[in-house]
Amino acid sequence: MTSATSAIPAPRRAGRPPRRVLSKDLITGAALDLIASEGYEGLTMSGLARRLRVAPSALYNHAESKQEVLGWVQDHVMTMVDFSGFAREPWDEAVRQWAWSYREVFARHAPLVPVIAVMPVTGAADTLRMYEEVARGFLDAGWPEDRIVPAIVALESFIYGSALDVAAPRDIFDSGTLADQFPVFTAAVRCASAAAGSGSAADAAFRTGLDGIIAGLRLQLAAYSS
Amino acid sequence: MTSATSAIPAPRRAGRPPRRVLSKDLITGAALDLIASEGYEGLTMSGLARRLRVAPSALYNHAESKQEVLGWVQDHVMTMVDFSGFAREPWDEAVRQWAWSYREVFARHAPLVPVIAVMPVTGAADTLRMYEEVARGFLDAGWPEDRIVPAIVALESFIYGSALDVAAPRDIFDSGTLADQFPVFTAAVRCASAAAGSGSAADAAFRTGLDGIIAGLRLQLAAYSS
DNA sequence: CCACAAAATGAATGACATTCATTATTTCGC
DNA sequence: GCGAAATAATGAATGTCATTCATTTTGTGG
Repeated sequence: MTSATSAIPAPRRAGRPPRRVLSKDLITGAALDLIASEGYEGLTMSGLARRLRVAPSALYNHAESKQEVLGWVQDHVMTMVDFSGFAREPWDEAVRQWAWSYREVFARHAPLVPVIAVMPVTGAADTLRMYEEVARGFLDAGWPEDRIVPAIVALESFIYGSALDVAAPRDIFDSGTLADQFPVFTAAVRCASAAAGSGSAADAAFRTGLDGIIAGLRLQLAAYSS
Repeated sequence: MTSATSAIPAPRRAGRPPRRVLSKDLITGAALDLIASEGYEGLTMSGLARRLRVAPSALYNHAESKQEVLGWVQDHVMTMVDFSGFAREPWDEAVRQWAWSYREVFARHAPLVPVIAVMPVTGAADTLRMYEEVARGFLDAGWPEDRIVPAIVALESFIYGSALDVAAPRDIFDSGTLADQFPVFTAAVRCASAAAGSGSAADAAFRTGLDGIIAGLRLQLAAYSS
């Protein structure tokens, strides 16, 4: 520790385990780097270990499994979601801003979506921080306490589904050779692509659905308030 | 071949390929059986081959990849979705029935959800059949042609997200040891669980969101009609 | 009847995640 | 400070997959 910068890099023969190379934060950071540069297909335990200059097996002293690493990544990705609107806007406008941000973040992390669905938030502090603020926004707006979670879950379900939709290929609705057997749908698809123009079709659908859900929630809130 | 039932189980040395054991339909059927009995973790190319009394490599004469097999499964699963309401109900009621059925089917096939998002419908005849009927229902109800696909996509996004939600563990929102740091959310979760009572929390959220989207779509349709 | 395409075979291959015995380093009780 | 015990790294398996390939067999069309 004292003569740390010595020239000779320790001539160890068999295993050479210097200590404290890894930690939850380092692994999470490396995983995010790896995902940024190689995508989720590139996120392998070997690749992660290589980036950390460490043997793959070393990771298992800190994480139970790859799933757990994914959980850490997910919790960190959550911090990129902007929920600041709940501190200053009316609840419906705050929901709109939050939802667009949420979807944008997870569209860039679509492979996490099925993971989130299965993974409990227990221990995911950043994720809970977001939920706390959103729930507070609803409560302050006069929502009945027992309707808050269903509303959040409904919004999240829509957001996750929409994030997957963003990741879909452009021509997902191309009916190919069967087009003439399904004329109404084929025409509607062509028509929608034309109408979408510059903005993406996924954005149009998201706006449609989000405006709908918020309008519906507004009606519910009014009904409860009376 | 002649003395087939001989005691000695055929002392053939190399390969013995009788013809025409496989086909797309047989493979799809076996895959569905396998999923029904073992779940999606049990759906491996080896397991599929075993069930078909065939070598794993034989499957690759009929399917490009496991992904393609999943595509066949998905198309078949779509046939379980009930969209008959569009032939007899007003569009909004038809949408409600369709959405509940759609979600129920894919909740039982949650691992297909991320697959669908990425897979073009090209060649999936049964899937296209459904879309055709839904699009026709919207058109007959007076929807503008260019708004139909965004509406369908918005509904599907919500349905897929909700299907994932059904597959989530019950205690997904358990904040664990961090509960006291997030009092508002923790209270809301407890409150919602109590209110859900017998019916599942996922059902409550789905109802909330679906009613909202439909209400919102109704408003949009009214706006376009005027 | 024969050549050829289609279809099945078993034996690789190569990616993975994960486990394990071993070894080196800290840390902590004394 | 000293030694035991916990901690963390190592390389070498293991086992499970999907997928490929050369080979062989079987129908079929000319």
